[in-house]
Amino acid sequence: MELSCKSEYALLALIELSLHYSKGEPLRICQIAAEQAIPDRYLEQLLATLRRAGFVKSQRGAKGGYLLTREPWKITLLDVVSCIEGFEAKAKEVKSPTTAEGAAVWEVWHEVRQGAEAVLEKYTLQDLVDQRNARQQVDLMYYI
Amino acid sequence: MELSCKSEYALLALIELSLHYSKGEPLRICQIAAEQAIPDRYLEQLLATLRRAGFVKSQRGAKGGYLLTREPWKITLLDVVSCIEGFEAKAKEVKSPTTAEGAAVWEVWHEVRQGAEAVLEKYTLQDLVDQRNARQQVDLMYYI
DNA sequence: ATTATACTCCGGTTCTACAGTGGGGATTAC
DNA sequence: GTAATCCCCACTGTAGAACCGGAGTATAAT
Repeated sequence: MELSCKSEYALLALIELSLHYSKGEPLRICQIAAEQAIPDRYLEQLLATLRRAGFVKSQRGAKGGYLLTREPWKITLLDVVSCIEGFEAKAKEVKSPTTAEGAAVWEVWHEVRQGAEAVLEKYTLQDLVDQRNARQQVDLMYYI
Repeated sequence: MELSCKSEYALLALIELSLHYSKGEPLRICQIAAEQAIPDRYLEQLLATLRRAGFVKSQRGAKGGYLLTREPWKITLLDVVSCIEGFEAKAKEVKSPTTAEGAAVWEVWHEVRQGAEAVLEKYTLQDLVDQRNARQQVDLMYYI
């Protein structure tokens, strides 16, 4: 379970799309990239992955861009992260330990992974949006 | 928090040392490497790191090898992993999020990390040794 | 139909870290 | 002294992350 910059970019983009979800209008890559300070050509690759996985759909041509295919509260962070970090995560898990010591270590590794997945599964995109709004509320209070 | 092959090798080596801890005799790199199927020249580097961090001490010359400096139940897996995965983990954490969305993601990342650390802190080398022994017991029962 | 927009696919580059290898030197037991 | 063993430095190979560019193509606005 990697928590790389890649996953973070993907999540930020999806949060941005969640914020515009109710409008129903597509959001351009360059808009998302500018808002979240992500290199746009890199974000393009990530959105392509997310599109192939069915999280977003694209609308080509003028006034085009990306849209969420599901409601923000129906996409968990685990969905996104495991999509971005690749399906070969399974292959890594299959490597069977050769020694009794290896098996003991493997069990702990597995527990750590399960814990991480449990946390990521607990939150949806909507939760992050709400958290963001709450944070901005706090910032506003400080401003006053 | 990486759970790479590197950390696994280091843990396996320390478990091996824990098994011989009561004997008080040093264990050679090549013995550990052979037992756990680890490339010996690579293990040497990891043990050097563990030595500099104070988990093991070395005895040079003929009949030399490595010894644990503390009792196996006084070393948690978190101690080992955070030593091996490097101190620059802190540097990665310091990267402050620039947007409200980034802060929301960062909080989740932090929670995942805390969860992983909690699991790793829960177990000591002795726990893994006990787990190994229990597993071998089961294997023995199947054998009979 | 034209045109601008913007996605799609192809490739390449740079950088970093991991994983593993090798040589020469230092230290200690015997 | 000799053999055994650790110590240090440097090196290669591979993989992945992050990023950049360009040519092509689909779509919608006009």
